[in-house]
Amino acid sequence: MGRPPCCDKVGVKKGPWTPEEDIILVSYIQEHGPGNWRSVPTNTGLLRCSKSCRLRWTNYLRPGIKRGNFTDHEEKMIIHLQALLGNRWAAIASYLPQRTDNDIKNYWNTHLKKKLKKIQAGLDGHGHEEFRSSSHSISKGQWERRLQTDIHMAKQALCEALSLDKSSPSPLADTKPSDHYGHNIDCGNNCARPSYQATVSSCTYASSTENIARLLEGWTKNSTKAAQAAKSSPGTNHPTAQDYSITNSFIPTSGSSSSEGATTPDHHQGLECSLFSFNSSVSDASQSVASVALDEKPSLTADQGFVFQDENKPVLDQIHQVPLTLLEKWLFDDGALVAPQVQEDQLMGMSLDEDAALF
DNA sequence: AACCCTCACAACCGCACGTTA
DNA sequence: GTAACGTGCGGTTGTGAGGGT
Repeated sequence: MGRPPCCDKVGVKKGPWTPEEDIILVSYIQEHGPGNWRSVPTNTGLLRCSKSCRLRWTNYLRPGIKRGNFTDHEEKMIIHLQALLGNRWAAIASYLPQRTDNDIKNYWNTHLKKKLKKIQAGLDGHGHEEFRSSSHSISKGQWERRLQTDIHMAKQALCEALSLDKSSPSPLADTKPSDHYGHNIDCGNNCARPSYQATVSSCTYASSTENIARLLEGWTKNSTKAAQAAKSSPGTNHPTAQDYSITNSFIPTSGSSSSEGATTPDHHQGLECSLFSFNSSVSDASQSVASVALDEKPSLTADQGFVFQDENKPVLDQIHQVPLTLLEKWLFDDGALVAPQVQEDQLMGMSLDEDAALF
């Protein structure tokens, strides 16, 4: 049979994405939703292959992605989960809201591997067998089953919690972690809900805007340098500040009503604002973008119909928008927990009890 | 200041596999 | 059953930043 390549190798741009490309991509996805990646390059004019677009979206532009340093708790979780699940980064990522599998993989390869090696070297012959996955007293399969049970229990708890508020369609049950396309998938037992993708819009992409704002922020930090460098070497990857005098139609203004956004699919068309006008002050502009996105967030609640559409890890990411759910506690609380304590104890205690003390 | 080296990270590639029409 | 499309993953590469000489 043989699958054709996802794109022609000719005329396809490679390398780092520019903020401009990001904006185009996000703008397109905001309008059409994620999926049908093959048509994305054609429809957007992006000189990127479909896979690259998908990757860019899933790993960096998708709403709810957290970047930057991993917390100790995240680190522990990754170490535990890696020991339990092996290099199944997507599975591991589903336990770490806001982190992508690629991010986790990179972090593992660059940081944790070395860290564990050091630790292992230090502990060599001292009985810390838990760092050697092959030496687990219980097979990985057993742990996986146990994990699955835990997940199932957590999902049930989540569904129960959500079912208490049926009047406000929650995004949490829209999808399961492995679903990237907003398909309805039950989160355990009978808690499938209609997809609210059509109603997502401003809020969803406000988060994307955050991502882009962060990107821009990072970029603008170097923009002075870059601009200077551009003078000497025009072939730079980064566009000049003038290139970003872009009027955006997908980013809501800070004053826009989130509930309105959630109920009016096309509301974004009325939310035009020039957020990337770098003409006067590049960094100021990007900061204002960030502040718009960030300022808006607290006003978004599940009760208002806010839908944090994350087609990749919706359950966990979207949970993050609901204050203190069981699962959220389970996943994030380093301290004392109530019922979900058991879950975390089981997870964190799975044959790796002692390593936590090492970090 | 210039050069070299290392490191971290973003991005890409290729393959296997799952899903869907 | 098959083709098209998408996901997941391991491995790799390219590049910029930072540190040392």
